[in-house]
Amino acid sequence: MSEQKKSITMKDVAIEAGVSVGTVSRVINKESGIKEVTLKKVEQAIKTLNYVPDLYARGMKRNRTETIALIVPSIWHPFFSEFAMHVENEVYKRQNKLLLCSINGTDREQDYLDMLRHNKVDGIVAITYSPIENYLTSGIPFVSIDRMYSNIEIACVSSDNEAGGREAAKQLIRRGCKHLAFVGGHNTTINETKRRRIAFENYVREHQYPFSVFDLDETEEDYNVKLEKFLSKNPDVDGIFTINDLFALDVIKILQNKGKKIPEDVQIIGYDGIKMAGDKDYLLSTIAQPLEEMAREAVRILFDIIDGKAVNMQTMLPITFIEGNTTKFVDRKR
Amino acid sequence: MSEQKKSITMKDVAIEAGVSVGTVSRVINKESGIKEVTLKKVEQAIKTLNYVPDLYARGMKRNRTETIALIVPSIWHPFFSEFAMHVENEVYKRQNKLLLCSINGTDREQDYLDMLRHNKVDGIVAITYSPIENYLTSGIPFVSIDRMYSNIEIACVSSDNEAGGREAAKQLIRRGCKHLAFVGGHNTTINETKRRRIAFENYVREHQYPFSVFDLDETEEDYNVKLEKFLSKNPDVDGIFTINDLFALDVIKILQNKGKKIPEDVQIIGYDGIKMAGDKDYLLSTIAQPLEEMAREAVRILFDIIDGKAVNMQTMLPITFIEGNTTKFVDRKR
DNA sequence: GTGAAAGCGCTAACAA
DNA sequence: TTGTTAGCGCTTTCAC
Repeated sequence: MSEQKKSITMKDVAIEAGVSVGTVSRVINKESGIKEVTLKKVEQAIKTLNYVPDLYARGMKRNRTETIALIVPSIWHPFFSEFAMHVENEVYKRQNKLLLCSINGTDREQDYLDMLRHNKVDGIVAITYSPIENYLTSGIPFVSIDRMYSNIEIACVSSDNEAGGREAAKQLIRRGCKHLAFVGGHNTTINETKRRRIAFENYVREHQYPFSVFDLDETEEDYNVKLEKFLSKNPDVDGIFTINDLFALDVIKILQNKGKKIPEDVQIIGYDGIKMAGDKDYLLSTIAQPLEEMAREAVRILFDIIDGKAVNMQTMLPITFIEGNTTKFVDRKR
Repeated sequence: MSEQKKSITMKDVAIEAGVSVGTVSRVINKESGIKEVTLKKVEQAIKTLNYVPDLYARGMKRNRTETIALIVPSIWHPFFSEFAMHVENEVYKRQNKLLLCSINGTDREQDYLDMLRHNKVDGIVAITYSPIENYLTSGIPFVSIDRMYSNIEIACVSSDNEAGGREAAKQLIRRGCKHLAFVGGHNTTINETKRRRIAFENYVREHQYPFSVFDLDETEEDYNVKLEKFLSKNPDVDGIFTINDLFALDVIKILQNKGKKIPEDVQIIGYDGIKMAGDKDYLLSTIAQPLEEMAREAVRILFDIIDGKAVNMQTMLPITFIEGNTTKFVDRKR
């Protein structure tokens, strides 16, 4: 293995071009007031030596790494990976890089936050359900998704979870559902997604329909087994709203195994609007979050914070109901 | 916005502890031969000041950033996001960070490779179908997935694509399929995934079954429309192997719309073994890649290269056939 | 317009 | 065992 340690530095370029390092630096940074000939010489030298500046060395002076971190619970989950894609796009547009921090079920928040302090990332976009605020001491620019922080002043971007829950209820009822249920995964920490359930439930109760809930801790074992029991015990449920699309797919699978017809016997609405659910066999009816816009807003706000501008602490983006084929205007017998 | 630029440095710690920066550095790096009292003093100072070392400043001396880059075509795709998750896990274990470079359809390879040179990442894991080798001048440690490079000596990790293609053919035939087809997305550059089709086709032809292919350029418009036409024109196809799981889901959807029963009328085998396809409604029969192991190997090899060890240039991991419910031993009339 | 030099936060070689 | 100091590659005064 040839250890080709030494890379081309600014000094090399300076020598090659017969100028000082200061001048090279000025060229790199496109400063004005450089004589045409000098510019040419330096550019030529850069080209012949195939020189690239070391951004971290620069960062040491400028106190900027041009790196943004994205914290997600698990990158394999389609909602998060789609979100990551959009964040990456935005970050890329601004010539920054994206550090991916996927918690992956293990307890990495603390570790990652430390790492990020070490590496002086310029800012963090986080979508996490852990009580991260305890760790968040550093005053680093931070934007959270779907998670309000009560104590600290932290910018938050989310979809209108309340409207989403309400809309789901409205649509199911309008389509003739008589017994509604919510299926979700509980989380210990408070977060905005809980509003989905609350708004849904409120609407249903206001309109005096029977209502059932299945809302276990996500980490609980035998989740699917318990879910199946729940569905068996509530055979007359004919309209289900799930906390997200993946849960909806689970529910569909279980109901199919029971021989239920969807949407004839049971109608289902998910939440998120992930690609997978829209493109593939069952076109899931869902409350779609404006994922791309959320990413765009989050990154925009983050950079505003980095640049010292004032920002809205709370940004809420509108949801839309997308009708797939798990809902339908049907005639109910009863 | 309070600009709290100045962060705690080693010098501050040194002063606080009443020692020199050299000593602090030694403590940070857990060198041996430090007097107990000094150690205590320094550790105390670090704690009271809440000091964290700047890894990039360190990197300037050590020529290491402890950062690995992962290049994928698009992070939203479940195969890549699952792979990313596993790579992230491995990188995290080694206390390194992961820079995510998702090409996202646009033409970013060149840009990213430049960025990575700028930022001196310690190594790159890439799963890309572009002719990246042209850009790859820097001699940076590099491991590619599913992509052999002819000219350059580059380490490659892949699943046994040939065995996979063959296995798919074998399983379909064993289950009574009489007319086989391959459905895939073409890519301009040569890559290992092509072997899937070739091995599949060879096996089918050897056994003298009728065979049809649909293998358009992925970027082609109206892909699904054309795919549908293909399936309409070949109504007697009863066994399909697709280049990956997502294509299989597309095929299923189209066939369902045509009123075909799966697996009774048509059997389908995908490739990859993504979570989504396994967990959800249709349990897709598929040739599963050992994704986690591939990630583990790739990262292991990468770090071996970084550490200057000799490595295998070609690592091929075994695939396994997983039977979902899109295949079945059925009695065929004809 | 451009060069010289100080210094960003750290490590490592050399002294003491 | 610890302190001192020279850089790592860059930016940025301050002179010229």
